[in-house]
Amino acid sequence: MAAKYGRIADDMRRKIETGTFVAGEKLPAETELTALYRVSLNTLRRAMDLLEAEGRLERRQGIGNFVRAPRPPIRRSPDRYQWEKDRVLQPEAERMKTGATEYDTGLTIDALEFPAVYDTIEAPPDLADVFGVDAGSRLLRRTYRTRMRGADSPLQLIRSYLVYDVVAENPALVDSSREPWPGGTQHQLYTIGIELDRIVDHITARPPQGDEAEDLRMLPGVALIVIRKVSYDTTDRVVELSDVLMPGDRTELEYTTKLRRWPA
Amino acid sequence: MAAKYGRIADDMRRKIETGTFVAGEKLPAETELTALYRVSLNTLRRAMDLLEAEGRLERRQGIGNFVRAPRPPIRRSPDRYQWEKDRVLQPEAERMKTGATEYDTGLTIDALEFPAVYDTIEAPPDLADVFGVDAGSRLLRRTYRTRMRGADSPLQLIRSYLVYDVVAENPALVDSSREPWPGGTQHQLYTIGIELDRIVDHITARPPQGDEAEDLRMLPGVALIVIRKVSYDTTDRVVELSDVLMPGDRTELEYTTKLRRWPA
DNA sequence: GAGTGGTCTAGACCACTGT
DNA sequence: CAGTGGTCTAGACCACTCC
Repeated sequence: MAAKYGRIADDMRRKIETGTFVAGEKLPAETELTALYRVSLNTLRRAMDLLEAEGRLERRQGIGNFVRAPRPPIRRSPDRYQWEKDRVLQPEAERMKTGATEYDTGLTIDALEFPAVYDTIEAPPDLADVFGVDAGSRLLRRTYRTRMRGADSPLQLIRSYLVYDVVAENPALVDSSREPWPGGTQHQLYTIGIELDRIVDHITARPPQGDEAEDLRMLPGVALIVIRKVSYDTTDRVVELSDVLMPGDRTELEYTTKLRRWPA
Repeated sequence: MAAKYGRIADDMRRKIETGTFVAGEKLPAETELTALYRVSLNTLRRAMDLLEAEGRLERRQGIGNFVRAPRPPIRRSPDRYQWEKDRVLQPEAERMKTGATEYDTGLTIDALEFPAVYDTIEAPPDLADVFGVDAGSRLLRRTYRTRMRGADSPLQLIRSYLVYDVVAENPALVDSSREPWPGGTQHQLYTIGIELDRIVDHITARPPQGDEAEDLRMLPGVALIVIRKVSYDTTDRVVELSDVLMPGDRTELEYTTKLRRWPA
């Protein structure tokens, strides 16, 4: 890395690691740093771009640049899917107690907001293909932003899709005022006679688009982890599809594969 | 996005999608584009930074900027783990036939290179913790770069760690000239009496560091998907840990969770 | 050598925040 | 208002590729 901005980033990275710049503290102003490193503002800011993308730096316009305290990652594992399914058959009082996000975070239901937005869209080709319906068919789209109440660290943005004509059989399912629904999506499907057989997670990573960075309060340059979660019922039909978006620097997914024993 | 560079990126994105700029083709030179958009070079290049991070643009110094043809993602699923385990007990002739990378790609063994590098390191705290050994203990580190021969599209960079004193029981296991080993790591462990019970994948996304972007021929700004794969043997001991690094814009991971049926 | 992208500078002005 | 980060410009020079 012969470029100046790379060397400055290396130096600042070292200063953060050795404690010269303390986590949570404000860095010297950019004009001071240009004097320290004897570079132009432009070059200095390119160095900060790198640190920001690495999640080590947080920039706040009008205030200053801050060393970012490492945040413990939110863990997510597919164990939740079985847990959600088991919960469906429990009495409502039990189902009320906790939602799936608490399962990840250990937080209680009171600590979370669930601002759910329902609307309908015409199925774009990729979704129509997965659901096995014609492109343009009506889909119910539900958008959830789940975050810790009070904290400024949102967890995830979820876009859930259902085939409208299938779920409208129970009018309560297309009514967003019924959120949060005790027992979640699997219980909602249960009310129209659907039992899930398996869930397939397709995981990719990409830069945030449009408002996503804003919605998730992500720093620019941080990657988004996207889980496209496809739920199949016991007749092998795709009944729900969710895109779960999470900031890559605060999320760890965990999947366990149990292996069969060799014959003795 | 009131900023000029954002509007320019929007415009160029549209031109790529509508075919004004054709995939694989060279864009007008940057100096021409500055004239077209009436902005400074600096601003234009910030717009191109965005497109590059989105994987839509490829920059080649001294040649030009190119619209990047979308590449089909490489799929990876944990089905391979059971497949690898089943293969261990097969005769060598059978094990020779294919490796795990072909399992992902459908390519034959002839189409792949496996330049393996072996060395030993002192266990850093995080690895020592996972293996349950003292920090500073000797680990065997094996580095693999697997890529399609001839093509310039590498697939993944793998760093595999084993406890040196455990695997040195079979001297062949610490000798890189024995690569590629028919039957892979699970067969290597089999030679010292180890059978795997389960494998846990920890998935995160982060920007590439150091030489990683270069090694994987990644465009700057593209996120790296990292799988930390931890293998447990039948006595619940961690016997191997691999970090598998893949370019986020060319990789899709797939995990299926089978759910138990409700009682009838 | 001509043409391309990569880096860097000095200076200007704007937008946001807190006093 | 002063201080901070965010954007933009015009111009210079360097590094790489191809002829």
